[in-house]
Amino acid sequence: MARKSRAGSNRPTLADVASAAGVSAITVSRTIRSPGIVSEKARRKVQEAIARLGYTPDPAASALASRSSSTIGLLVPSLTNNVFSDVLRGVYDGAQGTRFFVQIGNYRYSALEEEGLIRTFLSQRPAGLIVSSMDQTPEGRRLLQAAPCPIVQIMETGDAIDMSVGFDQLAAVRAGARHLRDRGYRRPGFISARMDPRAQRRLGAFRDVTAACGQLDEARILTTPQPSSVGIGGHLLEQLLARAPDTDAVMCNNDDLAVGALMEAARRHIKVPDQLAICSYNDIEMARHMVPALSAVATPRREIGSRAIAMLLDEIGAPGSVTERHVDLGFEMIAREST
Amino acid sequence: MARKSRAGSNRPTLADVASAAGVSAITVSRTIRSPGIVSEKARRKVQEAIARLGYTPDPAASALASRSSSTIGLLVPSLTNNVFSDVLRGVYDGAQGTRFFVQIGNYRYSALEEEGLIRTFLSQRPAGLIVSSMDQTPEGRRLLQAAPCPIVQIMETGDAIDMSVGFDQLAAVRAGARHLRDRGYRRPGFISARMDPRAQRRLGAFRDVTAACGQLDEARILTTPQPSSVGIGGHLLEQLLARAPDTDAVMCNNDDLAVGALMEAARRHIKVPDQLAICSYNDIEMARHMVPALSAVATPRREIGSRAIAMLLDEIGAPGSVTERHVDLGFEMIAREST
DNA sequence: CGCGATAATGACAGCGCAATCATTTTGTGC
DNA sequence: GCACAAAATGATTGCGCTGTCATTATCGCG
Repeated sequence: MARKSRAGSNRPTLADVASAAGVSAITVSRTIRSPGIVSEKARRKVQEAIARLGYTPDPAASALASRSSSTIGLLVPSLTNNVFSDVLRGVYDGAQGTRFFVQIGNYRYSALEEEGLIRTFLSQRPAGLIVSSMDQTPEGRRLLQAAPCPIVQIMETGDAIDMSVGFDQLAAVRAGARHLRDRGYRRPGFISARMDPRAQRRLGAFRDVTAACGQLDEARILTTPQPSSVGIGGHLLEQLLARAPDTDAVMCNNDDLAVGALMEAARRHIKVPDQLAICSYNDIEMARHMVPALSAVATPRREIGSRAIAMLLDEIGAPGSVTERHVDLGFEMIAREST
Repeated sequence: MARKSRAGSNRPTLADVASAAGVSAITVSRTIRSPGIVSEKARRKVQEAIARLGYTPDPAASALASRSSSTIGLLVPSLTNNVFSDVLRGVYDGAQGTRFFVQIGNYRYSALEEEGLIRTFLSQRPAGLIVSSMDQTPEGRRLLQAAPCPIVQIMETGDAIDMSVGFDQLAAVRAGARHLRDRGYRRPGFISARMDPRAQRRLGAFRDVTAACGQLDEARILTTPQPSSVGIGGHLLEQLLARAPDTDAVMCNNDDLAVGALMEAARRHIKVPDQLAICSYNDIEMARHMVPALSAVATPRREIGSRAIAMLLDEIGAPGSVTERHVDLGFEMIAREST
């Protein structure tokens, strides 16, 4: 339990390894970064010396000398939202075992904070960047365009700066809305929290579909700027039913909301799906285990993360080598018991 | 959509700012890092030059020269587990606006992977480290002890290396078990996934309490090495009831499991809490919104994160200044409808 | 006004590695 | 066995910043 002493460490350096192995420093550097161009004999000597001295490279020195760090920046709008924790897992699993570190920046759904983070990340000369939207500020977009590293924009399809991995969010919402219509529901509502630009666009897609079949009723659309949560889902359904008691289906912009709505329905002894259908969005693990099991538009969050990091690593390894630069991973409308 | 050009950037350096401001480089460095010791006049000149040139410091060069980076390492066993996403939020919110970056390492409940990450993180000369347990390998522990930076171990109380923030996990489980007993349940079970050392110890605490009042029955204890999830919670309850159908209460080692158990009970038309009580552990937001609302041992995850980063930043700023080096944040048994 | 004390500033070197280009060694074909 | 190409290795330099210590400006006080 003693306080730590802050003794100066005497870590071995490249030069130490070099003299121990009887080669020059640069040969050591090369055996580490590109073993292929070093002779079998030298490589063995160096590796032996590295192991014996317990050498680990100093990433700061490497970054300074090469003008590029081994950091990969990942910008997300939220750490709470389950959607991004799945993406995160995909990214981390893909970065596992490489020489790259992932550094997360949370811009809390603020484009201004995002711009600041872009600036901060770029000052680190990252090896690559993954950003969670196409909705940067003009300045943020300019910074990304000028960045000397590959960039993957995730979650959506659309006008990407460099590369992108996502799916058509609007088509996904439309699929949910059509599913409700096809199941015979005629008075569908929509609830959403945290109206960031993407949520706004999804609501637009819902309006389009319901308007097209004459079912659009603004009284059934309820949103709040608060962050999404199970509790908020319950509240939103409560308010929706107060305003439009004959609503017979509700499209939820998020799994949290759907679970909250489902619980609120249970509390009010509203039968799901007979009296009220609930359709969820994203389909986190929990959704399928609810009673009744939640129908949902399933989105490939984990795959987005792992594909994004894979593309980035490829492109970092060999710039220009990634030919499929814009990937649409699709989505799936999964009907379960709640509709 | 065009591919990015990889043009060499011509970022301004400290020296550029210095000559633009008519001072020496070191003065610029000081106005950035400790403005207090620079004269008003010089500071204004420098700040003006920084703004005019759009200068941003190069963290790699800084790290190399000062032998300490502005990275704070955060080691967690899982990115999936909601518990850690709350901790993460606390940490990120606390690091917001400082000059430090948080870098997450996920060791996937493997002490060996953790040891590797400790090594990797230390090679970056981090400003500080937050680690999620006291269960390092001997070598991992040695590395931490020798590390030239402050370290906070989180989640538990106990034999910490440098500083710690947590609560008494065993007392927390005992509180849950006693709560069930006090409510009159006599045949309590226990379900747990992912039996890491901490989960093992918590199970031990449950055994202690139930044995003390003659209610211990190993047939009612069910564990699995699989990761925790809502689905697993349902399965575990199913198996538990198959083995010991008269079980009248179940302590769940995690909110996921509790929700899964609750849903499984609903599926089987088992009345909660009349036929079966369910007590959860951690109390994520969702728990209180279930129907029936889940009783839970609430743990201060977010506070652990924010307190840990605060202690770390204090100690980095002024080594030795943190006097309360071992903080117990406590827990709370919250009785709701499910018991 | 002058002395010592303190605050403010600067010169210089070096942190550990990789880019560049020069040099040496090895391999190839006839 | 030789000329040549290709592979392997090395010497030097500098990335951008901060630590150290020396130097200069500023202040308080008798």
